[in-house]
Amino acid sequence: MEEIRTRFAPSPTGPLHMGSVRTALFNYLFARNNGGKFYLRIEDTDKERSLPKWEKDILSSLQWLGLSWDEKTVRQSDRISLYEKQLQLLLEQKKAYHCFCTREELDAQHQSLVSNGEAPRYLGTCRALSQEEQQEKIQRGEKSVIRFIVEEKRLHFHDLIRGKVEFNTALMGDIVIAKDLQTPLYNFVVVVDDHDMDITHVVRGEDHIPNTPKQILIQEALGCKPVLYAHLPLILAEDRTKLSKRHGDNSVTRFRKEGYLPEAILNFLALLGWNPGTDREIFSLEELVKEFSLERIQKGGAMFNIQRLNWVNSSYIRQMSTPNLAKACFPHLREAGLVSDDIQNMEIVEKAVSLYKERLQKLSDISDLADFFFLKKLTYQKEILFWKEASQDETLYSLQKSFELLSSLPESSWNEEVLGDLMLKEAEKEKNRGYLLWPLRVALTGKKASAGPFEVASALGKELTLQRIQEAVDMLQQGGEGE
RNA sequence: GGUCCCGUCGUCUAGCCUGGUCUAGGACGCAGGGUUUUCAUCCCUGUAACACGGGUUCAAAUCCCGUCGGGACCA
Repeated sequence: MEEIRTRFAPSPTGPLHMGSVRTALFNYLFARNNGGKFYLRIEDTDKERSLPKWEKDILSSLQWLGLSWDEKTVRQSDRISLYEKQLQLLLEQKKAYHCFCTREELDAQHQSLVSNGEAPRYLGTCRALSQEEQQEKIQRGEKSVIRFIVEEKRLHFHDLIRGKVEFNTALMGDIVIAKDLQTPLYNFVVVVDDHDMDITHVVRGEDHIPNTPKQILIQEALGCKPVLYAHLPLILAEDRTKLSKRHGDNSVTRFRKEGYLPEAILNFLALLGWNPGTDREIFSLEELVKEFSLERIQKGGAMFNIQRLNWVNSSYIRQMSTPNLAKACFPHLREAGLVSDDIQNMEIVEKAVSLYKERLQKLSDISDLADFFFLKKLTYQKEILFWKEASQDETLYSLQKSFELLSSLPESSWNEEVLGDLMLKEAEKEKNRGYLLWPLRVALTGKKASAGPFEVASALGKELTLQRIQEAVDMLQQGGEGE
């Protein structure tokens, strides 16, 4: 069987966003599942909107995600002469022509068709112009575009996901394939490139279905080998419309900054519109490659559900080793101003991370959850020190008790187990452990919700632990308000 | 407006092709419970869907037709 070759063809007119990643991923999975090739093509023919910084964003995002592509990246702006040659060919073969109709003429035509209840399309006014007449008008400096002659017929293609899709090309009219010889347009360059790159399967969003008959017609005119199509369901926003900029920032870069793991993003995206037919939810990229098949792709659009992404992400975070997780969290803590690049911080970051591994939905969460590991002084409302209905005096007594007990514990026995035994024994004396344990925990963390007091105390060390308790005691005794 | 695509729990989906095993399964979310000083993890329970109407058939989520609804594209 022939080698399968797919491509991902983004326009560098913005950062790589989640919808595009899903398209890239499915192209990647399909190609790799079949031992084929996966290519990247930068579609930058729109000179105004294409920016180098977006191209950089796309490349680095794909690399970060681990979606590696084969061979050299193709950039359309490098291949203008190739398109020009093909345009020239169509012109010579009279399969395309220069059209000199003005915006006003086109609008008028459109209006009259619509008011007659007909499909709005170009009626082919300039098609009747002879080569000579066309040249003459061009000489005279009349503005023109290049139109492709659309043969009127019923056309259908077999979509690998949807089955037979039909069109009546008579409803299309002759399509514009280039503004001029140096400025080819989307539907044309795609065909030329896919052919030139020997693409066998075009896997793209369902929003491209209407482009497909046009591209098939151009393929036929150019004598290209037909390609197979698979139109993916769209990723939808909360309002069930196509996910786009107006729904906010859905760039890979944003999710990366927030601490979503590449494997989690891919896993989440893969299960949006595809599933292996089993109850399994967590897959590595390699496993996805192994399981993937176009046949199991959904037809309907799938809503981008951040809660589900969070769940997948936290699941991957919990699987990480503590040292790796600490390394991954470090930049986020630095971003929050909690740590400096000092390598000695790593030890304490590891402690923080091992206590909070199960509580992170995304890496950046570490900053809010475990800030007390890094802050010199905690700030919190003194009221949160009070356990349930406990009074200020009771709380003060509780903290002093903790201080007293913990002071007696030698440095060498300062570990979670011993701390637990010691404190629990005391805590059992009360009708509820919370009377002793809650104020202690809050004093150490400055938070209503946190990891347990023994593990926190153990991680903080004796000195800091006692200092924090003392600070809480002082706060209560001064009757002062925490900030 | 025209063309095309789609329609199972709130969300992602299994089942549909090859009708019966579907009083429709799983996951996320949510609610309740257990463990627990709190939060999280973990465990248990619950919640909730075949868009509607007709047809074919002994039998339809599954096949056919229509309606409605949603979306994409073009303008």
